[in-house]
Amino acid sequence: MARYELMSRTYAPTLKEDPAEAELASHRLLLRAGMIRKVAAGLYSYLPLAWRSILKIESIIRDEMAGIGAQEMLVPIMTPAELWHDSGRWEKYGPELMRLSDRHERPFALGPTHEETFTDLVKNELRSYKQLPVTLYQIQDKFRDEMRPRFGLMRGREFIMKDAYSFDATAEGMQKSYEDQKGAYARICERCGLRALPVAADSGQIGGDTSVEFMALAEAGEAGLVWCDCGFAADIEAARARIGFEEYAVGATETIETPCEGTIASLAAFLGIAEQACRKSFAIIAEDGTPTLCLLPGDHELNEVKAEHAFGHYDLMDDEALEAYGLAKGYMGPIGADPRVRIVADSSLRDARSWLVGANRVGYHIRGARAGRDFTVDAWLDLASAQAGDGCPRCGEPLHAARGIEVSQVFQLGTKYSEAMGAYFADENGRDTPFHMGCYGIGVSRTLAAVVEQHNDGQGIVWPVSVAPYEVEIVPLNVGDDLVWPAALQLAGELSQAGLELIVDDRDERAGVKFADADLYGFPYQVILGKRSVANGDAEVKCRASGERFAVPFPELAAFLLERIVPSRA
RNA sequence: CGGGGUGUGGCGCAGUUUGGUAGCGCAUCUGCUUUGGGAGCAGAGGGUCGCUGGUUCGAAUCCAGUCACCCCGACCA
Repeated sequence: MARYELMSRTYAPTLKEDPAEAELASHRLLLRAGMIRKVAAGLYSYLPLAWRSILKIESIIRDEMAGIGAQEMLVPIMTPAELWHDSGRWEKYGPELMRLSDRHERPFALGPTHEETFTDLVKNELRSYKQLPVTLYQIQDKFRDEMRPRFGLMRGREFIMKDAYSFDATAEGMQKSYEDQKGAYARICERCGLRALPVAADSGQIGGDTSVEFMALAEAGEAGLVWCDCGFAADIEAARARIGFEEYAVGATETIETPCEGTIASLAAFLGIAEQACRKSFAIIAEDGTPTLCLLPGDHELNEVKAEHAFGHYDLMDDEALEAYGLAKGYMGPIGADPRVRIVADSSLRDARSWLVGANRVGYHIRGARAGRDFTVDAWLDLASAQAGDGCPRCGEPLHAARGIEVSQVFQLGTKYSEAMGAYFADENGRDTPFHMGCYGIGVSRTLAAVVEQHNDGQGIVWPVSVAPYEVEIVPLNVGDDLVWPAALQLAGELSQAGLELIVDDRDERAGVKFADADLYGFPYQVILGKRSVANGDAEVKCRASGERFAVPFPELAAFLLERIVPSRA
C-alpha cells in the first residue's frame, strides 16, 4: 500500500538557534530537529521522528536477538523491595536506585536493571538442566537517579534499555551464551551505523576476562579507552599496560634541593629530566583505615577503579592526615614517612633501580633511592592508568588512546545472583546447582544519541539509512505551483509504492526554510522539485551525506533511490 | 554531593554595576508584495522579570532564603 507522511502533519518543530542548555552535537541537534524535548533534568520526551529511529534500532535488536534464540518478554518497571533485599542490592545500590512507596507504605524500586526480577522469575520454574539454556530479554524504560544527568539522551535518569539475561547449567554454557550476545552486539552496532569498538571492561568482583563494553568512538564520549593495532582494546578503567620508566641518578642515595612547585611537571623541568624518570606519590586512606602511599611512574595517574579494587572505598589524605603521617604535600615519598604508612608501588616499577621521590621535606627530593635498600615496598600492584604510548599488554606496541560512548555491555555474572537469590536447578546427578548467568545491556536511547554524535555536520544530522526516521524527503519548492505540487504527489505515490519510507514537505514555506530544515532533519536523500526541473521531467536528488546532486528523470527515480538505499538498510 | 554558572514573552538574549515600573532579534497572528538556501513593508497579540520574604516613596535591579536548570568532578546503558 502506498503510504507516506506529510511534514505539515508531523510534530517535529525545529529550532533555528542552538538551545542554550545543549552542549554536545547530539543533544543540540536532537533538540533542534524537533526530535526530543526535555521534561526535567534527565527526562526527555521522544517526539515522532525520534521515536521512528528508536523503533528501527529496536527492530535491529529484535532481529539479532531472534537470531541467537533469545526470547523477548516484559517485566514490570516497579519492583518490590524484597527482591532487592534478596540480592543484597537494596543497600548496595545506593541513592541511584529510585525508591518509592505505595499507599500502604510498602517499599518499591523502579528498575535500573533487572537481574533480580528475571532470576526470581525463573528460579521456581526452570528446575532441570534439560530446560537450559534460556535467554530472556526485554526492551523497557529504566530508571537511575543519576547524580548528574547529562548531555540529553546520553545520560538520562529514565532511559530505554534492552536487557537480556542468560541462564546456563555450566560455566561453559554461560561462555557460549555470552559469546552469542557479544557477536549480536557487534552486529547491532554495525547495523545501526555506529563505529564501535568492543573493549575489555572492568569486570568487578568476578575477575577475569568476563566483560566487554561496546564503545561508539566519539570525541565527546564520557569514557576513555586504549587500543592497539594488534586488536587489543580496553576501557581505561580496566586497561593493563606495559608501562615504561626512565632511570635517573642510579647509584648512591642523595637528598637534593628542589626549589620548585611541588608538581612532577615542575620537578622534571627543574632537573631537566623526563617525567617518567620521576616517581609520583599518592597518599590515601584505604577503606580499612590503613594509611597508604602509592608510588607510580611520574607521568601516570592513579587509576581510581584499580585503586578501589585494591583498597576498597578510599579517600585521599587531607592535610591533617599528611602531617600526622610525616608526609610533606608536594614532596611526599616513602622515605621518612611514618612507619605505619603502607608503601605500595605500581608493578611497572618493579625493576626500577633508581627512585626520585619526595624527601617529605618541603623543597627537597631524594634521588638514586632503591626499593628494598632505602625503603620497603609492601606490595606491587597494578595501579596506574594506561595511557597513549604505553606498551600494549598483548604485543608491546604503543597503545593509542581514544574516547567513546559506552552504548552496550555484556557481562558474565557466574552464580553471583543465582546463589544470592537461591535460584537452583537439578543437574544430571539430581543435585541442586545455581544457574550460571550472564547479563547483557544495550542503551537504546543512548545508541540514538551516539548515532547522531557520529553522524552530523554543520547543517544538521546525517542519518545512516538503517536508523533514519525516513529514508527520503520530497521537497517541492512551491506547493502552490500547478506543475510542482501534482508532480510531488505523483512521485510520493510511486516511491512509497516502491517501498521507500518517505515524508513530503508540503508546507507553504520558502525554499530556504525547506532546505535548511531538510538538512537539519538529515534524511539520507532529498528529492527536490523546483519549477524548472519539473518542467524538464527531472527531479533533483541530493544525497545528504555526500552532498552530491543528481538530475534524475521521473521514470528512473524509484530505481535510482532503491539502488542506493536498499543495500544500506539494516 | 563538592566546585563554577544561569534563571527576563515560545526560542536566543540585553537591561542588574549606578533602583524610577521592561526592551531587542527570531517565532506567532493580519494585510500587501515576494518565491531555489532561514524574504520585505505595515500593523497586532503575548512577560506574576524562577519563587518567598526583606530594605525602599518606589525593586528585574539591593539584601536574605529557596527552587530549577546548565557546566566540571565521583557512578553507569
